[in-house]
Amino acid sequence: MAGAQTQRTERGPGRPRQERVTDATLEAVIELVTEQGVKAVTMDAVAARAKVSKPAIYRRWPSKQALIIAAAETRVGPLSVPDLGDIRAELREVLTARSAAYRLPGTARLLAELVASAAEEGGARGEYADFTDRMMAETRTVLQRGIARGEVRVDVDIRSAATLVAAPLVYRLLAEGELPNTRLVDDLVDLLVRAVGQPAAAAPPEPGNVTSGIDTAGRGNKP
Amino acid sequence: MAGAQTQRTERGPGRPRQERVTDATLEAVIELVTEQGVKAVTMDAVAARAKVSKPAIYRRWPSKQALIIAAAETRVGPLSVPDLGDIRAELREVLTARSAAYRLPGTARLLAELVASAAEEGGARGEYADFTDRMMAETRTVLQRGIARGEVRVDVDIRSAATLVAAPLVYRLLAEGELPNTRLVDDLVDLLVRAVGQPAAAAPPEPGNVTSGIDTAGRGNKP
Amino acid sequence: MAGAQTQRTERGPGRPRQERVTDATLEAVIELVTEQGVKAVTMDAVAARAKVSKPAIYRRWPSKQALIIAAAETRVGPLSVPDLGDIRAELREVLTARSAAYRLPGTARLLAELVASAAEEGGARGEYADFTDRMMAETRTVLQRGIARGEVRVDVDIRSAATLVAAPLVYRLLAEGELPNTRLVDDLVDLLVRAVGQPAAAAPPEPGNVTSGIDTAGRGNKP
Amino acid sequence: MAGAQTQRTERGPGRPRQERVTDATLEAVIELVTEQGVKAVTMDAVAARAKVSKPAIYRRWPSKQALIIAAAETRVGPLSVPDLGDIRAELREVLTARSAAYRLPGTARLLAELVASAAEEGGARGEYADFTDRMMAETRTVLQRGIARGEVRVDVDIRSAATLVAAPLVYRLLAEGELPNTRLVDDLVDLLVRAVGQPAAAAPPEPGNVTSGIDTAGRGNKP
DNA sequence: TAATAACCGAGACGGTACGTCAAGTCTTCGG
DNA sequence: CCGAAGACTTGACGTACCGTCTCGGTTATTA
Repeated sequence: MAGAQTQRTERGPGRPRQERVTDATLEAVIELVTEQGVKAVTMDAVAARAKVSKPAIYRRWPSKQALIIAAAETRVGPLSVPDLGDIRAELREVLTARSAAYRLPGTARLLAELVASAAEEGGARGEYADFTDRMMAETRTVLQRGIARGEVRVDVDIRSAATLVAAPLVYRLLAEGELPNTRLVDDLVDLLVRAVGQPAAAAPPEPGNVTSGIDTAGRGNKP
Repeated sequence: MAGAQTQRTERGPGRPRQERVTDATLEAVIELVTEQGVKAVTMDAVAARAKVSKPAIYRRWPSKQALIIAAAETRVGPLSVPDLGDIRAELREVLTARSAAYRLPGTARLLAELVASAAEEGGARGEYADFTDRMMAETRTVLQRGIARGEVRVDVDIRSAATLVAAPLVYRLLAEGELPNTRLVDDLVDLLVRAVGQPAAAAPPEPGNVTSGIDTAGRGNKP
Repeated sequence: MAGAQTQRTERGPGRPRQERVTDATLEAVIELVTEQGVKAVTMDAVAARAKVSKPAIYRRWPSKQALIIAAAETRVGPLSVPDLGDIRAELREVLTARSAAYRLPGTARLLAELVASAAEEGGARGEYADFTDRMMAETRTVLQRGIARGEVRVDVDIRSAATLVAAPLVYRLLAEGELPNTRLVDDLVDLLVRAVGQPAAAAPPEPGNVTSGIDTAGRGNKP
Repeated sequence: MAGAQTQRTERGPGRPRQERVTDATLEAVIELVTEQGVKAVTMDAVAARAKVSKPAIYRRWPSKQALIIAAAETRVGPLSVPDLGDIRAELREVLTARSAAYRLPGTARLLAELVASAAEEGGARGEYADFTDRMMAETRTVLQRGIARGEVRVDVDIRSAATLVAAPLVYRLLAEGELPNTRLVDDLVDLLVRAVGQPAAAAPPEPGNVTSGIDTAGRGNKP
């Protein structure tokens, strides 16, 4: 996957890499960022925590950024949504799954670190782009199935719409500084279906659709 | 504003702070990030460029992050949209203005740095939240005016909808790594009006609405 | 004396200098060096302690070095030994007086600071030389009186002998890191009288000559 | 030696320290102090000159002071005087050797820095005491040999006498601000032999004993 | 079975930036 | 003009982190 040139399957001569090192390193990154924040994720700290040497880490990932991308991907990796026969159900599925991933402790910091490292020029720009692209593939698939089914208007631009779908949860997490909750997911599903759907198809859906009930506090526009 | 405790108006005893220092410093940050990227924004470099000493900078902002937040705010500060009588026009106004700000060179890097610094606990967390909140106020105002006019459905949650409006441009910039263009703005206006508008009101708008034509390359769902 | 251009007796126009400032500053230097060591003697710290402003200090002494010299001189200033009619008695007087001064708390640090600042080229080199010269004048006088009396050999070089007299106490203090005690003074008086005296005149002196009895621990060549 | 924990002979795991770094650093200190004075001895300057990184220096010596002590010791390290069979010859040997060391350019500044750093409490106090003690050991040996030979009076206190021997050269250098010359050495040898020797043994020695003739200007007590 | 190649832990290394501190100067107000 | 207060420049300090390199030593595949 991203960063780690782990496809060493040909097995040349010499001592093979120990899987333990790879696993312990990624785990250490997650633990550190969760427990002590982004600033604690030092290569030395990771090495010490994972009981691994720094060269062993750099043999696997070419830079700190690449390592963090790899760690992030264990949390918010690509998703595949089965054909549920209904655009609304599939969008809900995507948003619910992503929301759950984002709610895991430490994920916000991991993503923030990612965003920051991607803004630098020299670095892991390409790897980051790949990562993002993989994360949006699922959404594009859902939208395209919707077009095929006739649920989604044909004049909807897939790329723009995919951005509209993927953006809000991340924005809530990183820009607004809050965990995305069920309430937001419900609202978004409704808004997005209306945005991309056929004018007639925006009918009132299932009554009482609160699924996982993480929290629903703060309902209502005017308090 | 964020970071700089600028309310020094009471004038106690002693030599007052020179406004020149504050201004030159912020300007130097913008110039450096624009011309040479985030990595060039060193405190020493800023000081040298602004012809100012490091202690003078640290007297104003407690850390590099706080300085960067302050610099970012000079770029993407709050916005006020006049009542244009039409939700579609007002949304277009908001997105166009934001898009223009994001397209300024260096802004992406500045925002990325902001996001990263906000994820850390000890630091400028509160200042960052304030900053974001101010940036979303404009959108909430537009939506509320839409409700008042009857253009926006009353059951639309303002907060969720505001997130849906504000998120895509930033996401395009930071996550997808591209500048938001006219194409995206046009698509978003259309999608958002359908998302929040009355079912009937989603009528075909003005024919031929490409306004500023920054770039429109890459049209079409399947390239 | 050294450094302070205090001879402002002509009284030009404007507010006259307050004696309080000069005194409090010197006192603050002594207190700080005594209580907290050399490193605590900061111009800001001195100013704060003396309740005086930095410019007021710099109006009196041109540099930190000059201030420290002035402060040191309040401790180990020049000495005048009356004619006691006997070289041994006069040498004892000189060494006892100096020893007492060196034993005051903080003096070692003050002198060390002096030595260090004198080694720098640009600074208060001349003022320091004057200071040292004044301190050795007393010894030269004593030796010359000894020659006049016929107690000291005429072929003794005054300058070399003066160095031999003045050096040991300071060396014990700064190089060996111990306070000079009565024991050392007694031994030195005996050794120095033999060194400069007429061969016959090196007779056994008064029996039981321990004067002030500060401490006499550690007697005997082989412990 | 002082400061550098050089006894790394056991060779633990990890990359061993490069001797080149240690050597080049000490050399750079000497060169800088010689050519440009104490004020030029900046850690950055030393690092640059030695082509070594600052952390590498701080790995060896805990502070700037410790580094300077170590550098000083390469100049004025301990001395061993062979048994010359004569107290006068041995004293001359000690003083001549020390004098030569003190006359090396930069040594005065190095020693001054040493004295200053020793006056501070927290720092390299112990290392400095050791350094001084080693430097005086040679003198104590000479005196003890003199007692054994019967040249030195048995009631002479070795410690006091050693201070009397060691002090004048350093005092001339640091307090009077002049390089010790042959003249001073000659005078001191004569004075010291009389001070510690048997009353009869203070006979006039070799006639015309000016050895190296570095400078002999300023002879004569009354100009 | 030996050689060889790649791995591993430990830690030193160069480089670069950080945030702090002190010296000495300058600027404002008030006496 | 003096004095208090405090901002200012300059320049060095000691620390932290990144990514690399160098040890001694281990583990597998090849010869």
